[in-house]
Amino acid sequence: MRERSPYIVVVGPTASGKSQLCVALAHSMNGEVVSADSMQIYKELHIGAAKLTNEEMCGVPHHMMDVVSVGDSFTVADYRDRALKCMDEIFARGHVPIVCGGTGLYINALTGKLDFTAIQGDPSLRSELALYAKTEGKQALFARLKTLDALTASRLHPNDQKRVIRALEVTILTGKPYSEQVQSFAKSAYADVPALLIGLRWERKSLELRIRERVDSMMAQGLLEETKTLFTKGIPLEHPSMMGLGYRQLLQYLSGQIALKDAVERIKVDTRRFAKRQMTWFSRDLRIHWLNMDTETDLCVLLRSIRTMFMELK
RNA sequence: GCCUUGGUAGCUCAGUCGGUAGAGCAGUAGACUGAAAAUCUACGUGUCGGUGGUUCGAUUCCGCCCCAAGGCA
Repeated sequence: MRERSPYIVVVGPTASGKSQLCVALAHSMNGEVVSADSMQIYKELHIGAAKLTNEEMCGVPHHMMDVVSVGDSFTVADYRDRALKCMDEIFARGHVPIVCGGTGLYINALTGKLDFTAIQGDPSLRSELALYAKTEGKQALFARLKTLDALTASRLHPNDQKRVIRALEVTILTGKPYSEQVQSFAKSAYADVPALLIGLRWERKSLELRIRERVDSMMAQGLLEETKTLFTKGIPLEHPSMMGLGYRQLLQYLSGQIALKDAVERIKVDTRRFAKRQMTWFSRDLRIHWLNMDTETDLCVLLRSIRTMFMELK
């Protein structure tokens, strides 16, 4: 892990106002934004990924957006490598990186001491293991993990197939238990890094309202048209880029599975649940300084308090 | 006005041959190391529409009333 100068990280659930705040923050302190968002990665995703328009970016450079195409594969490790490189370049320019995003795993990959193993995903092994689970049962797959790596098995649920498969994958490919190669988040995530982590928090009801309004506004901006364009590309619906909130539900509508009205309602419900999961994730990161957005409505006051905290960190 | 079918969890409904009830979805809480907007876990008391009757006991059977949908006028 390389040495780093101080930088800022802004996290929070979807629709909490991170992007706008980061632009203002970057403006006021010579910063550049580094997105930490698993959907903004994709070039062809705009409205549903809630990317700011060029106009809204107000000339502030944004990184880690539009880096791969929707058909490409992309992993946390890819994110970490490329984002760290971006941050190095920003520091070299004498600017401050402002990491902005709601993908908790990406945030941890960047700010924590996440030691990824050298083992990349092996699609053929994965599908082989998935087939095994399908024919022999999830319990049988889990039993294999139990014999190879009892420690990891003890913290995973047999039904959590993705994690069971990943653990088996690493263990089989290296011949060493997965648990010897990774630490749990609890031990690693609070590493002492020179970052100021800011979290944006809303009352539940306020966030729900913001989510509803944002989905309606996305539809008004042409989310359906954007999804139709994706639909014609014929990318497998299981591809991560097709699983994004908004796209997933509208693709179901376009393939005749549900009514448009229900799809839009579904987007709102699923987005709310996602926001809840994000809050669960971030709430255990004790480094985060939470700002209550319901009460702190003055942008200038917000920016000033963040800058003050950042100066104290330095 | 008459007939029919319904009224059970926030929603859609199942069920109780009379011993006060349970699924899916929603909701709440949590987990999370190379798919993460993904994936996974735990959590189920509600005047069983109202009221009177029969009964040891009624959400269940009977009467009346209210509400909804459909049909006949």
